[in-house]
Amino acid sequence: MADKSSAQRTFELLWGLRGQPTRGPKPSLSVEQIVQAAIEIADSEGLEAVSMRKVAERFGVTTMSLYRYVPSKNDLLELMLDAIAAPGPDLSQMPEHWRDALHWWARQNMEAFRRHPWLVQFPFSHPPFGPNNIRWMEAALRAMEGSGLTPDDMVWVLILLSGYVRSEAAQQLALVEGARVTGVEPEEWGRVYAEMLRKVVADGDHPALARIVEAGVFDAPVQGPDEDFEYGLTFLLDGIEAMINSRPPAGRKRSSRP
Amino acid sequence: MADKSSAQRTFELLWGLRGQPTRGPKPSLSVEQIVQAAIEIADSEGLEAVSMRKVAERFGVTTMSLYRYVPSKNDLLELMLDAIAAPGPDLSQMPEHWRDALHWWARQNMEAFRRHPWLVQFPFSHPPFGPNNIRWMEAALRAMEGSGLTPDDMVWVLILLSGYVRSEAAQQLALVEGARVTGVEPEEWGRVYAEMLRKVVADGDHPALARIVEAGVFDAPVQGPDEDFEYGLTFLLDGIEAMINSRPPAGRKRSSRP
DNA sequence: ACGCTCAGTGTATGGTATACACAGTTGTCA
DNA sequence: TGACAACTGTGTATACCATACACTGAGCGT
Repeated sequence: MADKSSAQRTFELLWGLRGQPTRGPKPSLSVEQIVQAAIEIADSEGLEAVSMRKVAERFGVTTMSLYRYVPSKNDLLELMLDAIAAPGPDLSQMPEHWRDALHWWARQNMEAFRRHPWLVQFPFSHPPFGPNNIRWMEAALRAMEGSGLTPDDMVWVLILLSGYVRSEAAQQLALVEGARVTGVEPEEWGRVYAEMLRKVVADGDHPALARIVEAGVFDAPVQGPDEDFEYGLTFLLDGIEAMINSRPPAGRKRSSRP
Repeated sequence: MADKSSAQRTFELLWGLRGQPTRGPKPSLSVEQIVQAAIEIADSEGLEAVSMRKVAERFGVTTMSLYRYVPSKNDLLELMLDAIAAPGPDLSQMPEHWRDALHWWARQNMEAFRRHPWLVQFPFSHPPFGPNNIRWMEAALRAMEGSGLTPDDMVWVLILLSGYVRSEAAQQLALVEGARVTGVEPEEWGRVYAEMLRKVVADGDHPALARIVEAGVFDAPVQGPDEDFEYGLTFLLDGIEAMINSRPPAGRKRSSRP
């Protein structure tokens, strides 16, 4: 995405609005295949390992041939992002009450990050564009329909929760990555970091940090990642509930503008 | 950062533990200069525009000469991350009460993202390593010292707030970026996105989203970015306060482990 | 003054995206 | 049926990227 037209092009690509040709040789590949291959590479080797060459190699085809299917690598990334959101949430599984529904939604969301760790690396540069991601958006909004939240606050909550899930995922992944980089088991990484901090606080200039380190916070995880995630999620949902209860009918005031 | 030794190397580089040589020609550059130049490039052209070549060009020097100062581009990035955190928070400015202090801390944090938008792009892969970032960490922990939070929860709150600030910054930047990509003024971008969604919801498959779009949520921002940031921050601090009040002495239980 | 250490250069390798010209295939229309 | 236009995939070229390695020459410690 670099120029004005590319956003529109990407949008059309995501919604399958690009008419397929009739004349000419039959394509040997398909956009879906290519996107799937790219996702597999990202899953196993990370997002930065996804290159047009590597994808093309999977099909025994030259790099340039991919450009017959996908206008640019950036568009491929956008397609990947929407593909892993397919087919969208199963609304029949979504609980009735807004709180349970949001809880369910956030957990499903987190699952995507677990399945595709490269998501935390993904350079999000705009709100949901593709059909599948928009279905997820729809689900979250539908979850909040009986909650008493204003439309403005619904969107705000959606963004808050999305952000939380991503942060939590990033943090969990940083743990794994930190361990990998130091050549240590993930459970040991905390100890390694604690050891570094112990050296740092030895000079006495970081008394608060020293107390934390001495309390052993970094040496062992408080809980597993799942419990951590749930803990924070409950915290946020409590806040949202309090928000709803404290101001029965009114939400935030919209700033002027008719 | 790819192998075991690199984490240690980076750590030493950050803390200036690499002894300077005495013999040989005088260096014409310094690590500080190089890092500063890289930051300037990132500030004006984005993080991905930072290349060893571009940095070297600023000094009229070959690309490879930089490697006399910095072991790898990755280390340069780490140095940049710590450099923009310099000189650390001014603790004399930090309010007394934990809530005000955390508020102050988060706002300062947000300022860093505003000054250096590439921060949201930064591939964080571990907790704070460098002296300046650790000073910020110390400040946040010190802020919470009289709050009644357990050490575990202090760290948890720190991570929660950091995540929130980053999310908010990312969202604000996505707005600017989305506008740039569609070739439109930032204030208009909401309208452009709303227009896209209007096309999407026309099929009737997204009733909840349709209602939100019709409510005009995307057409005009509810508030400016500052108010939005404060709104969320207050929400989180309220939650933390509630957390403290609801369980006076005890925090989360640590999971077994002696 | 010798020699070692180090700064900066030049070159090379292997990677990236993608622009462009081309060859060969195939559906459609005259 | 034949011609053509549209289309697929290839090959080549450009312009980047990080970084390994061998080298020249500078300057301090002995």
